[in-house]
Amino acid sequence: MSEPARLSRSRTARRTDIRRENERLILSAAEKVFAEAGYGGATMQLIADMAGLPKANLHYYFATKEDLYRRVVQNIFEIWLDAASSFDAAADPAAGIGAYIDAKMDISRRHPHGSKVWAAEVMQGAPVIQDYLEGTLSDWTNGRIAVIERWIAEGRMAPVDPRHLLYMLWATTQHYADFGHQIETLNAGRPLSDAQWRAAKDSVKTIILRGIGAL
Amino acid sequence: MSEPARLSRSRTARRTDIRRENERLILSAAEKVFAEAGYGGATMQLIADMAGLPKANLHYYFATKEDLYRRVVQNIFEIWLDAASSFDAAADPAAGIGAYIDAKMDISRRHPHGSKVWAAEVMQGAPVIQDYLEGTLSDWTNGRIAVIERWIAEGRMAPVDPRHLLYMLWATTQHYADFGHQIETLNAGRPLSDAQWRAAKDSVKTIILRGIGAL
DNA sequence: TCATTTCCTGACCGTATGGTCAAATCGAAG
DNA sequence: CTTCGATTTGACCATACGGTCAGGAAATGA
Repeated sequence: MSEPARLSRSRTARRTDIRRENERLILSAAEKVFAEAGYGGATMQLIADMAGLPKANLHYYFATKEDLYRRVVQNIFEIWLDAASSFDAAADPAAGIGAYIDAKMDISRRHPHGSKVWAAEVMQGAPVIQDYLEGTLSDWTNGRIAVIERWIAEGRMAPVDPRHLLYMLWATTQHYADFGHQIETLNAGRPLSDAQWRAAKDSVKTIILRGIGAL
Repeated sequence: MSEPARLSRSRTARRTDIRRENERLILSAAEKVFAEAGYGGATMQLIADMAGLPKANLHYYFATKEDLYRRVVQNIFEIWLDAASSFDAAADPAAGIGAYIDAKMDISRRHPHGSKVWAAEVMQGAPVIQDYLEGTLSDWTNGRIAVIERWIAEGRMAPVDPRHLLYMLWATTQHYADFGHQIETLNAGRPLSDAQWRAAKDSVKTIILRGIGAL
């Protein structure tokens, strides 16, 4: 009423805002439903209900269920790749791998649905993101293998197979998202507290870093 | 032709043999289809085709899709529990945990489908096997925690949180089944060879056992 | 104000799915 | 051979699903 600048700004931005906001809403609901029901078990109606929109509206923003799914998986992969940068920053294996574990554990806590969708996609043979595996992921992996091999050559850590070290990092950190329900059940039915998450990160870092002789 | 004893045995056992054989056939097909498509994506028709039986025949042996699924998950859980016994046999953490890693890695190689079905079930909140998690698995876990704590008290290994050690063991070993497709893709598209599986087991055992100060 | 584009949605459609059933076939015992 | 229960299966059904569409509402620019 009294902010002409704001009003005009919001007016000009209204159209794209509506689209952006609704896409965000739908993607968020879709991520949860795909994680909890799998691609085959998820229905557009369920996603629509969770987003609070009519089903036909979903198809206005995303042509098909597969398009929507693809976007969800892509979002996850980008988040996943962001954490990878923490690996490069450090020159020391303890710092680099430690930061990487921290970053991936944080993602497991903050994006458990996304992690599950990714896991299910890979488990079913990556029908949608095979090109990511062969492209971006393969390149990133080879780059990190080179870094680890250099650390080994410099005597900064024990001579372990870099591939299997990476697999262990991925497996262990993502386990806290993908098997979060099992962990919660074994934790008296309660989600891990802040302190318990810190303890989990410490445990993982301690065992792995000592395991590769970087402590 | 020349074994009357065998003939008569096979004749009297024919009825139950038919049932047993068909159930085995269906369960095997179901395990694969559930792993590759998820519960929601799997169809009775697909399972029937893979088993080489008409769909109606499946419903003769298993009343509903959910019944069939439940049986598949139960089978996996039993295999999974068998490996657990390797933990108890040894008095030494290196031997006990080493044998457990070997056993679970072997299961990942021999029963990748089952491992995936289990993972998907847990990821979706264990709607079917929640009672197993709260019962058998919880009991087993507490028992093993006690063993690990005793090892720590005896100074046989470093003082790590037993829970997180167990999670790491589960995560890492099952990763080779659940993310087998990703590992294969990063292995030039080829499944791990015998030698590569040995290397994987060695890497996992070396890092973890050194990580817990048991080497 | 009016024209134009974007957004919204109830109603609808073809298809695929889990499950049923009755009739046919098979195997074993008397 | 006859009998009777176990097994097999094509045909069928109700439902739920992904997707479509026409027509209306809302927003924007002139």
